[in-house]
Amino acid sequence: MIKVVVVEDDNEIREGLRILIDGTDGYSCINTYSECTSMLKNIEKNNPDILLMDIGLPGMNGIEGIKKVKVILPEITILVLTIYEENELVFDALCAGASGYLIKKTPPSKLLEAIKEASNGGSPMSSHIARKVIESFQKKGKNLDKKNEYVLTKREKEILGGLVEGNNFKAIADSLFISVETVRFHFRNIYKKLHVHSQSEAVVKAIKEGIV
Amino acid sequence: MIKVVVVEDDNEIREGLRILIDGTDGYSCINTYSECTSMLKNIEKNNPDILLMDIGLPGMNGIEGIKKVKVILPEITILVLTIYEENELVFDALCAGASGYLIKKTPPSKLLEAIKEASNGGSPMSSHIARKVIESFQKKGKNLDKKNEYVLTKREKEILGGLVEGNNFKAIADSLFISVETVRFHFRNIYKKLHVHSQSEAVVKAIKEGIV
DNA sequence: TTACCACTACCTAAATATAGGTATTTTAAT
DNA sequence: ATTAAAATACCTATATTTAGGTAGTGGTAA
Repeated sequence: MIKVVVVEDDNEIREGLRILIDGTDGYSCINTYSECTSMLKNIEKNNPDILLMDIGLPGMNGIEGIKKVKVILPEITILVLTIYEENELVFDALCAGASGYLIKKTPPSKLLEAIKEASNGGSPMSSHIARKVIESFQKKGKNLDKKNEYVLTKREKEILGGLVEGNNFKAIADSLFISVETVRFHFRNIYKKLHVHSQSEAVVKAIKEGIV
Repeated sequence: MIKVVVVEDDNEIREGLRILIDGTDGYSCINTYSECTSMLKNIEKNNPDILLMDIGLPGMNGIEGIKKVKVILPEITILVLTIYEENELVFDALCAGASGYLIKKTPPSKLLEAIKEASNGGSPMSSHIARKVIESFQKKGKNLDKKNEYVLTKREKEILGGLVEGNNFKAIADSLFISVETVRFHFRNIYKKLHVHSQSEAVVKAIKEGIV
């Protein structure tokens, strides 16, 4: 028995899904919600195998909802419900923790099949989304998607890079053939721009935000 | 017209593919090879849209072949040919630069469809492989595979974790309800174990080696 | 029970980083 | 050609980190 919870704001679609799921052997629709907040309150109690989740929700959007559900139930399998498959949001949803997605206009039999696939450890998705995921995956660690809001100058990036490589101020100065005082000056500006106050914080930010 | 090149050591399968592709309107099989080396010599001249590539090849294996082809023609779309879809190698192939894969026993019509999908920017693959790709993608940067050779104690990991979160010694001490002196003592031991001599180095190592 | 390890803590001393002000030169853009 | 931004550099002062020695306590394994 695959236990499902649905979050979908359109009453017709939501009820349709509930009837489809509950009316099929081997599937059970534990509960349905029209928005995220009440779902988040009950999700632990409901404890479904699969969470079907619309992206375009009023109030908290689906992406945020996915992240929060994952905090409560890290092992849950989330499938995104979407109208158009070529949606950038679908990709964001996968980043946020979804395992696949369903097109709303999918015929019921295929829909149930996709839920079963997901519950067996699969990730139903179109080949176009799969390609985007793969590309992002192949570039992993390069953070090409995240725009650098930190506008460090070329020199500042070099200097920060030196720190990430394990050098102290003197070593950075020597490697760039400048005075330690200059390095210190640059770090003052780097710290201001990154809103940090120590080497450690700067290094963490540099690595996690992909600045270097 | 979709131009295809095939690399497959089994004569029967290779010829079958050639006949199928050449015998279908809109598809053209530029050339076929039974191993990688000769394909690599000619791939630039052949310049296909799609490269169908077996993984289990004699001599240079498919993964290596994919990497080398990508160096020569970075924009080429590579589809992996495999017998069993639940193969770890398929996943490696995707990492190496393949965009999708085909099961050898797939019926001809589906096979041609998959090639067209790939040539249109899609990534044909089973939902099980898609899941693995997604999971790896979601974990990017976490280096869960790399085993910790650094034998920090539980407390030392906590303390190092505090540093990675941007705290200084005093803040770490306060959050763990211990003296700053104790924190300093732990850091001395942590630095010794990690063979580093500063916060920055420790943070870099902690993040890159996945210690925290 | 002895020996070892992890964790706690204090001491001293030296090295390094943080924070501020200021000024000159170089580079890039209007 | 003028301006603005970036890079260079020195100053003072304070805060923090690094490095060493030493020692008591609690738990655990030989």
